[in-house]
Order: sequence, then structure tokens, then C-alpha cells
Amino acid sequence: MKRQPAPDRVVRRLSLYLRQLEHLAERGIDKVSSSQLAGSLQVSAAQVRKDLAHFGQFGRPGVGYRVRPLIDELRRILGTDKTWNVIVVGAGNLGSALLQYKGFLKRGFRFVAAFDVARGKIGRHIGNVRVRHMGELARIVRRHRVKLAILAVPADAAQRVAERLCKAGIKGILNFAPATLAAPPDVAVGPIDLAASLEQMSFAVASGTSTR
Amino acid sequence: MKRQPAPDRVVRRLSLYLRQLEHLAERGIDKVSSSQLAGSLQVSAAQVRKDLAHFGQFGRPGVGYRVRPLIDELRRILGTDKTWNVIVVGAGNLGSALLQYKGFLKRGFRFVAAFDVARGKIGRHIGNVRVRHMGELARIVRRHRVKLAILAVPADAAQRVAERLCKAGIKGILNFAPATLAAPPDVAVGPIDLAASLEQMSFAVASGTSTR
DNA sequence: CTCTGTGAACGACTTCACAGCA
DNA sequence: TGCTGTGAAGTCGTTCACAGAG
Repeated sequence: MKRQPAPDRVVRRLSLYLRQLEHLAERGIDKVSSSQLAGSLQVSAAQVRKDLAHFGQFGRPGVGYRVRPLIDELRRILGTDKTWNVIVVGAGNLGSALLQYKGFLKRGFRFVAAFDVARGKIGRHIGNVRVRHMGELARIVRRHRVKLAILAVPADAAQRVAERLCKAGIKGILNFAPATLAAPPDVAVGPIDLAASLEQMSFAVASGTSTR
Repeated sequence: MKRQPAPDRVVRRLSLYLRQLEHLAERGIDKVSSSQLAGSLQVSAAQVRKDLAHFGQFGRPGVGYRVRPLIDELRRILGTDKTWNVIVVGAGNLGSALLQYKGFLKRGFRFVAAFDVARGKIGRHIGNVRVRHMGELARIVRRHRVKLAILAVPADAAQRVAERLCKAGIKGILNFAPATLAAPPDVAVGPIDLAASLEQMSFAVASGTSTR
């Protein structure tokens, strides 16, 4: 029985398992073995069991895992059993698209506001929220108890804006700007580098390192 | 002296180094040590040296690395010394935003077309390209020798579309759909799961596992 | 003296393989 | 018999530390 800090890798796969379990639940399936769960996800059955074992004992030998209860457990572990209020900073193309992306709401994230500095954008509505001036940041964050932010500003503004977010009380930043952010140790930063991701593909194709 | 297959992790960091080196070059700096390069990027100096050593010997003891030549080497390694033609499949909010994202062009990727199935979207222009019907896929891919695709369709269409892409000759797919794709071994798939990324943040905040 | 390239030590993650429960 | 949970073994990636080049 262990309860160590839980590697990033493991948490990422938990999201994967959760998604798959939700598919199974939709199809009315109510129990699943580690190997069935692993099957379509390109991980091993042992991996699934080990990952889940980081957090407790959820299965029954000879049977497998019950889908519904496991979904609930995973949501609890990931923190998405409650809905999180999220803001988007930077209402350009990418920020706007993210504000309208339906996938977040289904997984327990709700946008409460967007922020920008451009005159022309402020006051407009994107998705279900209003674009506000950065000056309102602290107030909105406080009022809605926002802990998570999506950062979609130009690279040269990213660090500066990140610092304002931290000061306002944000505890997790999903960073789409092509910049490496420095943040206090109690703030999590998740980098999403689009150009780098395409470069991975480019490398794989150019060097013939695909799955072989 | 090694020349092993080069782990994913290493390639991802190469992109990071490249970005940083380009910043340095812009500022007119022409040499850099592994520890300077590592500094702002939150990796160790030894890591930088080991990563580069996977591909050759680029530095000079006592001096460091020359910025310009190293940029050229990294581009060559990543395959971005030449421009890649890229298509986007799925011209919804996300697909549209990606088509207009300037960051790709700067890094050697050029969009040549977008594809969708919705009547209303076909024929429109987004960014610099025209939205075409999926029926034109094979022809455009062939004509422009497209090897890389960005997939931004709904989850339930993702696998089906991915198969068409593979059949058309695409060799790398950057997948924004929340689905795990199966592809032949000579096709690279890079998953970008937005909801899962936010779940990472949620987990980190909920469990107090930020950097501590 | 400075800084790279690299074997060797270390640590983290994954797979193996099996005891034990249903 | 079927399948989980888990130590043990194995693999992979990172850090250490230093010989040697400039």
C-alpha cells in the first residue's frame, strides 16, 4: 500500500482512463477489466492497474472494475467532481476558440470571463462570457473564486501577465504562449507549445521515427 | 559516441532550446554555454549537453555553443530547415484559430488548405487558405506533397478521418480531438488533449502538488 | 581556468510474474 | 477459472563528476 506523490505521467493517463470509462458508461457497460480498459488506449494492463493503485484499491479480483464508481473516483482524484471556474486571458483567435470549445464544460470546467487589453475587444461576448479589461482581473478572480487560467497572449507578454495572475490568486495556468513561465512553487504551469508539437511530428516524419 | 533512436522527451526539449536560441540570436548574442541555455528553461546544464550529444558534437570545450550554427543544426535535426506544407481538417472554432495562428509559419510550417464537410464552410477563406470539401483531400495532399495534418474534428469522427488522412499519404497527425487514434506504424500521431491538460492543472491545485 | 562530452551512479517508470481473492 | 494488487526485475532517463580540449 503506497501513497506517494503521483507522477505527472500517471495523472495524464488518469484523464485518458476517465474519458474511456465515460464512453463505456454511455454504452451501458458497467464493469471492465484492466486489459479491456488498456486495449484501445495503447497502454498495458499492468500499467492501468499500477496507475490506479497509486490512489487506492478500486477493483475486485476475478471481476475487474465497476465503471460508474471508478468514474466517480477518478473525478474525485482529478478534482473534477466539482466544477472549476476558469478564465481566459488573451481574446485573440486562439483564446476565442478555447472560450467556445465545448469539451471543457463536459469535463467540469466553466468559463466565467475573458480578459484582454485591446479596446476593440472589451465588452464583446465570446462563448458565454464577456471580454473584460485586465484591470478587472483581481476583482473577478476574487468574486468567482477562480483558481485556473488559460493564458493565450503573445509570447512577449506571457511572463508579465502570468505574474499578475499569480498575484490575483490563480493557482494553475495552462500556457499557450510560446514562452517558458516562471511561477511560485504553489502555482502549477502546464505548457502547451503548438509549434513544438508540430516540430515533434516533423522530426518523426523527417527521421522515420514514427512508431517503429 | 551514440546514435540511438532519440527519445521523445529529448526531441521536445530540442524545440525548447531552438526557441531560446532564436531569442538569443535576435538579441545579437553569438555564443552560449549549456548552463546559460538551461538557465531560463528549467532544465539542467547536463541535460542540455546530453540532449545535444544524442545528435552530435556541437560545442567547443571552454567556449560553449555558437548560437547561429546550433540553430541551423537543430532545425536540420527537427526537419524544419525546409518548410512543411500542412493541412487542417475540421474548420470549426479550433481549426479556424489554428489556421490563423502565426506561430506556425515562423517555425517552418505553412498551411495550404483546410477541409470540412459542412456546406456553409466550404469555399470560405480562413487565414490564407480556402476551406475545401473532404473529397478534395487526396488531390490536394498529392499536389502539395503534404505530409503533416492537424486534426480538429469532433471526437466521434476522428478515427474515421485519421484513416482517410493515412490513406491519402499523410505521415504525421497532430490530433486535437479527444480520442485515441490508431494509425499505421509509419504515421506519427501527436495527441493534444485540451481537457486532459486542464485536468492536470485541476489535479495539481486540488492535491497541492504544484512544484513542491 | 572554463566548459564540453561522457561513462558511471542514481533514480524513476514500466513490465513481469505470481500470490491471493472472488 | 479470471483478474486484481504488488513486490521484484528490468528498462529508460537524469544527474553526477571528471578527463580532456581550448
